[in-house]
Amino acid sequence: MTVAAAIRLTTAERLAARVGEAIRSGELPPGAPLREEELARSHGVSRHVVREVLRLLVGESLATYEAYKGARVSYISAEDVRDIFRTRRLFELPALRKMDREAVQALALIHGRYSAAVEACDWRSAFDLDHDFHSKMVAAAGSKRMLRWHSEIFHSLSRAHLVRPEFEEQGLRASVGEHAEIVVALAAGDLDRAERALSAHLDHSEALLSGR
Amino acid sequence: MTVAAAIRLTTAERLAARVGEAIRSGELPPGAPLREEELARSHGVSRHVVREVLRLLVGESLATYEAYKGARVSYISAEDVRDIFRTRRLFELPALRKMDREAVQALALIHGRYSAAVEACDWRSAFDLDHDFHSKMVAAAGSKRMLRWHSEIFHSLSRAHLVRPEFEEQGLRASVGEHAEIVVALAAGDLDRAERALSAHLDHSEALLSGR
DNA sequence: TTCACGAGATTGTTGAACAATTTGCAGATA
DNA sequence: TATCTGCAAATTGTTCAACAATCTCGTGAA
Repeated sequence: MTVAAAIRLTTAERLAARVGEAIRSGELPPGAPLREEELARSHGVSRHVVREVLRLLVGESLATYEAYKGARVSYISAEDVRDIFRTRRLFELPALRKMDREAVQALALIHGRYSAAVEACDWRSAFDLDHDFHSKMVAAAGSKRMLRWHSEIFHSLSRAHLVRPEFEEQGLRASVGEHAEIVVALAAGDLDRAERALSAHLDHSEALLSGR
Repeated sequence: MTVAAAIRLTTAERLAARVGEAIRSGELPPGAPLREEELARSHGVSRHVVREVLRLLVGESLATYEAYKGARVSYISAEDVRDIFRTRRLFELPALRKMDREAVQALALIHGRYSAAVEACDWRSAFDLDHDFHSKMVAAAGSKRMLRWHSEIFHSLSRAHLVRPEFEEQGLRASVGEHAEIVVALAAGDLDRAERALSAHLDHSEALLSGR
């Protein structure tokens, strides 16, 4: 009787995780070509494995593909940013109203750590905690698909950040206060105020990222 | 100056489309193993191509994958059905309110063809038109991501249908009247009534598909 | 300037081979 | 009987080498 399901991964899956991380972190910027031979050589695997990796990355929307032209790190346009925020509003605003006491407490905890990360200018951690903060809300809606999609588009915003790096710090700093408002309103049980605060926060973030 | 972008596809992409269609149609039922050697032989391609096909299918959520165990046609559980309808409500209900006059007319047209298909007991066309009907609504929200996801989950419901084939005809028949109510309310500009009708329609569909 | 045309780069695909892992079954064990 | 063990077969994971198909881009011709 196997106690824990062994999480075996193929080389392709492991490499896809690594390259995906490089894309998220900005090491591989939007538009960068993902050449088969190059990736194969640099990671010591065969081209076949790399081709599978590329298909996996496309499946995660981290890359785009065109026959005989290969894959590139997918690019986030201003229209994509609008699209993403439209979707985030749909996912997050109704979910906010479904958070129970326990979820709100967890949210407050995350906010504390987020605030500390920003204080320490640890932008990488701050971004991850920002993700956790908004994920916690979406999770209350109880749909694993929505949670997965929300995570996907949230991370794709980090690629938009890269296009305007000067706004990342600014946005993360401003979010501290805005997140606090949401937490306070939720803790007070004032759902309408919480919704207004979240809505304003999303408007603000979108404005920053879409370049007004 | 190229007028139309040539839509070149690789063998893997073409085969993925074929196998995907076989999955949607039920020819390959949920849970069916997708064996590399078998697919390679039966379609006259190499295993490498098949492996890419499988990654593509997983990317479309049509198959699941496990290292050293291979791919299977993905299975839709009752919980998945609930999850999907939760998401459909979120996508469709707010979108309904954003439909303009033109969109409503298009919806009415689709409904006419849907009604005819059901009358003719052409269940395949009816299912596709049912999809078009609901897609038309989601399209009004103006998000290409939402539209793509909606399409993905809608089609995955057809696999749930397969598990309870006796309900597919029943559901499609009942939908004729329910769709009509929505169209009539929209045409009359009564958004609240349209929303109630759509909500009831989704409740009804979910009940049928989740087996209650 | 614009166009055609190659040569080189890159992707698409195959086949054979072998390693790694799972699966199912036959026999051993308690 | 029940279950455990271990091995053979089936299946997936990966590499290598080769060649076909397509794109890219610079060069020379019209």
